[in-house]
Parts: sequence; structure tokens; C-alpha cells
Amino acid sequence: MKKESMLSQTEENYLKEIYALQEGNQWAVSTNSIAEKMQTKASSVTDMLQKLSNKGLVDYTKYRGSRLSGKGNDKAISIVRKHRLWETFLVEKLNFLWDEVHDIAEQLEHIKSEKLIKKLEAYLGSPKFDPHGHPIPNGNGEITKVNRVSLAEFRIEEVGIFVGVKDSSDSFLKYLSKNKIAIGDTLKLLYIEPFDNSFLIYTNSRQFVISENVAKNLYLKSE
Amino acid sequence: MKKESMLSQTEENYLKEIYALQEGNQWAVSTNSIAEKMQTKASSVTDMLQKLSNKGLVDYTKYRGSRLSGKGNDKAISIVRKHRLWETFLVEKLNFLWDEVHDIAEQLEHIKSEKLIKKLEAYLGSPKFDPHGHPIPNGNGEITKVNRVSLAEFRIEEVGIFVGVKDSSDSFLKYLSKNKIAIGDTLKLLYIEPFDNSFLIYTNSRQFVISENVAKNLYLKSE
DNA sequence: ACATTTTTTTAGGTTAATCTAAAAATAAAT
DNA sequence: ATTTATTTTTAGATTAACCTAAAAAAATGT
Repeated sequence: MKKESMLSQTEENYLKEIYALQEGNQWAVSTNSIAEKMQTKASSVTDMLQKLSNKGLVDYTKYRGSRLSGKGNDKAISIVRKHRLWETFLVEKLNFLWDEVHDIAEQLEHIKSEKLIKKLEAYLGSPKFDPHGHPIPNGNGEITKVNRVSLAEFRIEEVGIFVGVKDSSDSFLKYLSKNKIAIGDTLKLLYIEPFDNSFLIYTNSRQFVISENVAKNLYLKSE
Repeated sequence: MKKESMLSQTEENYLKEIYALQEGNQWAVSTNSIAEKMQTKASSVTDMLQKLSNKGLVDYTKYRGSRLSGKGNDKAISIVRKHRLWETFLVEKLNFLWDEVHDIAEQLEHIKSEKLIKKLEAYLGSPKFDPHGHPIPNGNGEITKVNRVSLAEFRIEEVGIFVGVKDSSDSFLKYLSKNKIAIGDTLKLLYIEPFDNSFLIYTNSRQFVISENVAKNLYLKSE
């Protein structure tokens, strides 16, 4: 094993978080936003950014924020890959519910063995998406792009298939389970209430009101 | 989760090592022997013993050595259980060879989730032995006792089935693989050479000379 | 443009797990 | 029974990852 390139769990967690924060936009990630997500103080984040910067994993400019370097990006993707493969394993093979697997996968994603993850992937049949509908990067860090759009951007009467969540927080997943909305369901947007921007949708032979916030967190594939 | 009773990986490793060192005999484990196995210095071990002793996991008397307390023993067994279940998973499900799984299981054994290990066990069909023939403790910490004896204690002409290794070091496992000795094989002790205590055995339609050291590390079930 | 607020960094400490070197206790050897 | 050797512990440092409080830089408001 190349010990020099071995990252601590903490370093890996920072990379993963910066990756999540910078994905989509191309602006530098602020120190505070990292601190908030990691539940630490900004001063701790600064320390870590300096360290990751020295290791060439992050491009960091004092007071100006950070972006992952190419190397840092590769590393982050490999962690995301592990996380999502493990989540898939937990749900598909061990019969966990999709709202139970996050914390366990947070631990499993740090297990160090390329061979393990290769074999796990093969065992699962090289899945392209995890139980929350998130794409699983392949061994080369390539991510299947999928045409999906948040329900919040739908037009009235538009129909789509629910393919994934944006934020996979425990509480949101539990909300969906409780309300029997599952990946694969067909949804139709019936009406948006102007007063509070709540969405009236039709799915599984019933009508249903959801908040704008919920709508934003549902990814659909338009038909 | 009961955070107070949460142990660090390092603490868990110490408990596991003390467990291994004290099993069989009833004497206190010396600080130096722990240091040797853990690849650290005796002074570091002393520090840790004091900490574990304060937590009630180890009975430690200055200069006199240590034993696991009841609580420490339970914890150690639960780690051994996890280790062996994961090894079984790696070999049975992911098709690893038995000499490739140790390091990965060393990492996996520290994953914290009772539910995970319960589900993993069920998924594997509640195996009683791991790929090296070591018994897997059940959820209550009970260990299947098996009548097995080291080949070194066999009499001439005695026949037995190879059911497990004593020491499962990488090098020993690789030696066995290379020489096509696998769990389940029937072995017969033909002769012990008085000069160097080497053992002449018969297995898989061939004769074979092994050192005394190898003989000591093979567990057989006498027929 | 300047004062105020917010963000970020620095300076200096803390804790867990390690280390080295020295001191203390135990064990072994004559 | 002393001396010598070995084992174990203590004392004092180090490192990674965190913290608080203060200083510095950037952003904002008037």
C-alpha cells in the first residue's frame, strides 16, 4: 500500500463534503459552509484546508475559499463510489430500509481496499444507481449522467417517474416512506397553490399535497 | 447510541489482543507481550491499560499484568464475532481467498452497528466457523466448542480431518494454499523424524513433510 | 468613503495515542 | 543475599484534530 497517499478518515470526510458543496456550481466553497456541514468550527476547517492544500488535494486561497484539485476530486469520487456501493449492498443484500443505511455507509466508505470495492461492485452487478437514486461512479470515476429534474420545475399536468432524492437526510427519507412515495412511482403535478406554493400531485391512485421544499428534493424523469 | 460505552478502534484492538493472549491459560498477560503483538512500545501499552482499567474493561495491577474483566471479555468477543463474520462474508460471498481477508476484516470489525452484524449473520446463514476454521461467537457471546487437537499431538498412524489453523498469519495461510492443504482435507500422520521433529503426513493421495511448527498450527478433528 | 458586520485566519490550548529516556519494581544469576 | 538484568512504569514530548478568543480581511450599509 502507498502509505504516503493514505488519507485519514477525517481528511476523506472533508474531501467528500467539499465535493458535495462544490458540485453543480464552479465557485469556491466557503470555509464557513464546510464548517456548518461538518459540524465543526471554522478555525478547524482552516487548519484542515491548509493541510489538504499542502497535500495537493485542495486549491485553497486564504480568505477566498477552496475547490478540490484534480487529485482531490478523484479521491472524493472514489469515496462517494464506496459510499453508494455499500448503501446498495445494505439495501439489496441485507434488506435494510433506505432510510437506515446512511450512517453505516458513512463508516464503511472508509474501508481501505481497492480489491474489496471491485469485488463488491461485481457482486452487486455493477449497479448504476444507489437506493436513493444517486449515480454510482464507476472504477474510473465516471458518473452516469441522467436527465432528471426536480418536481419544483415541472409544469402543471406534467408526468414523471420518481428516480431519486436530492437531499437524502434521514428525516426526508422517513417522510417519503411514511407517505408511501417510493422510487419508481409515477407522479403527476396537478396544481400549485399560489398562496403557499404547495404542490398538489397525483400518484398511486391518490391525490396528495406536498410542500415546495419536498418538491425541490424530488428528482423525476419526465416522460 | 450509548456514547459513553463507545470504544475507539485502538481500544478495541487492545481488547482483542489481550483476549487472544489470555485465551487458554488463566495467567495475567504481560505488558511486554501486548506491546510485541500490537507493534508498539511498552510505555504506550501501560498508558492504555490504565485507561482500560479505569473504564472497567481490564483488571490491571501495576507490574503484575492484566486480564480482561467480564465486561472487557464480552466486548472482545463481540469484536472477534464481527471479524469472523466479515471474513466469512469476504470468502463466501465476494470470493476472496482465505489468505486475503485478514487485513480487510481488521477494518470491518470496527464498524459500529448491532443491526448490521445481526443482518450480516442472517445473510450468511448463521455460520458457526469462519474460513480459517475458527468458531464464530453467537449474538450472546457463546462459542461453539469443538473437539479439535493440533497435529503435533497426534500418534503415528492417527487420522484426522483438517478443521482449522491455530495462527492465521498471512504467511502460514499462503504456505498451506501453495501446498494444497485446505480445510476439510483428511490427514494421516505417518512418521515423526526424531532428528528434527519433522512430520511425515499423508493427504490427498500423496506424502508430505512438514515442520513441527506447521504441525502445531494445524487443528484436526480426530476420526 | 467610511464604519459596521461578517467571515476567515491566527495564536494558543486540549485530548488521544503515540514516542524516548529515565526511574522503579521485579526476576535472574552468582 | 547481593548484584545484574529484565520488565514495567513514569515523566515529558509529539502529532492530528479539535477547541476558544482575538486579530485580520472582506463584505455590507449608509
